[in-house]
This record gives sequence, structure tokens and C-alpha cells, in this order.
Amino acid sequence: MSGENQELRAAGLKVTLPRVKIMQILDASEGRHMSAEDVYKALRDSDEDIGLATVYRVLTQFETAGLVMRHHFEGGHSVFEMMSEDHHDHIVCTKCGKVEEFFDEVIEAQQKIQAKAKGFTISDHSLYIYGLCKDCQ
Amino acid sequence: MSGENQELRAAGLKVTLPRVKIMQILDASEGRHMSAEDVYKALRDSDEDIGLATVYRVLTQFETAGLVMRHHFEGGHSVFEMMSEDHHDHIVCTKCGKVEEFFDEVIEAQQKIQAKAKGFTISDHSLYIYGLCKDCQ
DNA sequence: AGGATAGTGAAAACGACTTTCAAATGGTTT
DNA sequence: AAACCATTTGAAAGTCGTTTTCACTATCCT
Repeated sequence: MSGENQELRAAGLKVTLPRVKIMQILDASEGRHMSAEDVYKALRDSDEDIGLATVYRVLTQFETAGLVMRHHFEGGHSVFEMMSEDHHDHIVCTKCGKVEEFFDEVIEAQQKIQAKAKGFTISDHSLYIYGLCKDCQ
Repeated sequence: MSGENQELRAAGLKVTLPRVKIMQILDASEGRHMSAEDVYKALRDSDEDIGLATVYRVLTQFETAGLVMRHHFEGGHSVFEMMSEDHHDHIVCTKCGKVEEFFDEVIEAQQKIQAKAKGFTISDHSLYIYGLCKDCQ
């Protein structure tokens, strides 16, 4: 039994063709951020006849199960990426859309300090830096 | 001539009743973040018969003119706040929706360092910390 | 293998937001 | 103040991303 199947089972989800395929596509995207539409197109490209509604459903299930992470970039609509062990933030090129990831301990620590000062307990955070990448400047 | 009128003129916008009213509402909201719908409701509450389409139009114009700032909180849809001189980030309570603002020089500086390391020039950034506020824990 | 249960595709519904268009308003000119 | 014209407006229709509905199908358990 493959790793994908186990991940699905562990999340309490039946192992179905759409779910396995979508997981493979996300895995194969190697950190690239995909919209539901992107995933849908990728499925059609590999001749899988899976409806857009299912793509949305499955992505939401994966998010709930903690398998993928949903982001809201500036435009407002959602993009997804496989959940990785390590947390990271994003720096997005506003011209070509390229996304790079980074992790900064100083920023992380500083956020905790700010939250504490306001009496908040942090459950999550999102930091996006927007600008122009090397190629687009 | 009131301050609002001058701000509108300076932005190259005609001084019309909807624009003045919407600006007053945003001013009066005192840092609270309002959705287009919120503004629309506030208008109806003060017996102004201004269409939702106009609210959206005007808010977008204000954003373009640099009078208000648009944010995309977790849900994905937009909220607006009057532009303030000083930049700040947000800490949002996921239960009651309360939003507090903070500014952290260390984080700001660290972002510049990260961007430089990736070869990006920063045009903007957004940092949202999500968690539970003092009252909701 | 067979049946309960959960998952699926297609189409309709949804909600936030934008566009269209005829009517109204603001600013300017006389 | 009257007339003019470009800009702005409200209402309704249209988008677009996303969700729901529903009849059908696949998966899993025995």
C-alpha cells in the first residue's frame, strides 16, 4: 500500500481515485502553489475525468485534515500547497507571480512577543512580502 | 470647505454625496475594519440611499487614491480601513473578530533582510497573526 | 460477492464583486 | 442662474470563484 493511501486513511478519508490523484499532483508540484483551477487543469492534462466540484471538495478536506495548507494571496482567491513539516513564510513577486519561501526565527520570536503584549494566544499567522523578483525588476 | 472635500479634490475625485458620506463613515469607524457590506449597512442606518455598487466603486477609488487600505483577512474577502500615516500589522482574534494593530521594527528590518537575500525589492507586505484575544481564551 | 455508506460529476446555486446603461449630479462657462 | 457636458450614480444583469444538491457510483466491511 502506497504512502498516499496511508496518509488518506490516517486522515479518516476513503481511498478514492480523485483523492489519490489530487494528492499526487500536489506532491509533484514541489512547493509550487496551486489554485483549485490549476489542480483541475493538471488532472485533465493527465486524462483524468474529475470534476471541478470534487477538486474543491477534496482540497477542503485535505486542508481540514491538515494535509495541505490554504493561502489567500493578494487577489483574494485560494491557493494550496502540501503541508510541510517546517513552517515558512512567503515572498511573492507581484509581476510574474513567483513565490519563494523563507523562515526567519527572529520574526517568529518577535511575533510571540507582540501577541503576548496584546494578551493574545497565537494559533497561526501569515506573513507575505510583496515585491519584484530579481528577473522582474 | 471641509477636510473631506479637500482630500477628495486632492485625489482628483469629484466631491459627491456618496463619496463624502463613505469617507465620514470610514473616519468614524476609528480604526475598525469595515467590509463593503458594513459600509453599505452604515449608510442605510443613516438613511442614505446609496447603492452597494457605488460603495464598491468608491472604496476601490479610495484605495487607488491611497486614502484607504484594503486587507484580505482569512476568509478571503476584503475589509477596508482609513490609511494612517504609520504602517502597522494586525493581530486578529479568530473567535470574536477583534483586530488589534502593532508595529515592530525588528520584524520590519528582518523582512528587508529576507527580501534582499532572495533578490527581491519589497513594495509591500502583510503580516497577520491569528489567535484568541484575552476575552476569548 | 453484496450491501451500507461515503464519494462522485453535472448542473444549479451562491456570495462577493464588477459592469452596463440610462438617468442624475457636479463643476464650469456664459 | 441657465445651460452644458463630463463624471458619477443606482438598479439590474453579469462575472468569477466556490459550494451545494441530487441521482448515481465506488469503496470498504463482513
